[in-house]
Amino acid sequence: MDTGTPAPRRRMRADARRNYERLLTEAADAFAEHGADFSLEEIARRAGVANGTLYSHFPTRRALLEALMRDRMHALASTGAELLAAPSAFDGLASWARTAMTHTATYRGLGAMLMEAIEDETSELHEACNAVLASSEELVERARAAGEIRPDVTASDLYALVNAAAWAGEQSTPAQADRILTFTLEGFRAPSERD
Amino acid sequence: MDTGTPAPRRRMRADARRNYERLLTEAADAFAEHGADFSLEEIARRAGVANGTLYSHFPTRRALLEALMRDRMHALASTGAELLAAPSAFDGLASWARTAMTHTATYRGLGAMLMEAIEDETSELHEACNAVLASSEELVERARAAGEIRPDVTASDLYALVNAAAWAGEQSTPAQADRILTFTLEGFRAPSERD
DNA sequence: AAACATACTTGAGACAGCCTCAACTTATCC
DNA sequence: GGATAAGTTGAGGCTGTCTCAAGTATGTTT
Repeated sequence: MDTGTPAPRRRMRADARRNYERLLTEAADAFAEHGADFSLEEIARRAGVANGTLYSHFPTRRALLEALMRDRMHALASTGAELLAAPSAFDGLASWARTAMTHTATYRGLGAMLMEAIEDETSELHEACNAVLASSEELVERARAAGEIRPDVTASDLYALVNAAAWAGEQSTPAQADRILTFTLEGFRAPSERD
Repeated sequence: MDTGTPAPRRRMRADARRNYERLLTEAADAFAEHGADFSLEEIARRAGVANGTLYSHFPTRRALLEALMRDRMHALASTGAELLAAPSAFDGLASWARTAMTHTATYRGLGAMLMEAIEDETSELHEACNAVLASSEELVERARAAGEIRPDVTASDLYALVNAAAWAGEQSTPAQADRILTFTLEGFRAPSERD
């Protein structure tokens, strides 16, 4: 267990830490309300800081988003681990998918970044994404072993689906996202198991 | 049958028509290669025209994309009508979904615009989207009447799915888009009909 | 507690993209 | 071939990203 605040690498000067954290909270608010492509200048302004300061802490928009997501990503991986204990393998997987979709829906436009981070080795989020992927892999594996899903379903399919559904939700309504997710999970299910 | 080139409202001067068409072809190339958010200034430059000319023909990026898509959208609706004659209602629907997904994948970022156009009455594409939606509605209706899909699947679900899958393809690979589409179509299928 | 070293902040400025509009040019019609 | 409406131009205002030389605050050292 740590402080709850994503920590920069080493010791920081007190003023720097203040600014760093102020920037994170303002960014979180702004991204939540306006999407992940909100103006960085405006975020700096709201944090009461010059834009150069923002860029010195977060060289790219990606870096800022990454700092915001780090903890959440690991939490998501943990949730996956817990759901391995669910009575039904399929339900555990479905439940995880819903949680993951909500997670992606935190900021409009986040899904694209997560999908990118999987491929991009240089992304700080790469490792976190892999942890999430590994965790979902276990859920998929378990459901497959139990014969509850089609044998050709992969963790990548699940993750892509979750993000695609979240995207659909951004474009229309959360309810639509939910419908797509539900139908596709139904499609994952092994034919012999269907209701 | 018309000329094949999307036509502006009324008679145009010869030079204007030349520029209009040049802009369309350059935009089509640029969007196809770099996505639908490619620089409009650069498109004007490539068309050998001042940016003001581009804006006089196409007041917004949307207008430009709409001009590019008009014909294609109606072609998609026609394809839907033809597929109503497919031997299997489900296969007709599935086949249409694949065609529609390929269509959305024409330009990276196009799916978002199409989803927006459905809701937005002021969009020129609104009508075209409705035609597509109506066409897919018939396919869905037919499959439902034949008992080949779940009764709660709607045309909106189908369209959202198609666009979401295309989005997933943009983020990773076309193969991934295809997998998502396939699984979800499987999820649409009525339980009793499954293989 | 003063001075030092340096970590951090600042904001102007280079650059790119979007979009507008007053001045200019040109096709078309008579 | 002149009048006139239609079309074009490109500088300029705006917003946003990102950089860097100069300035400032902090923690440390004596």
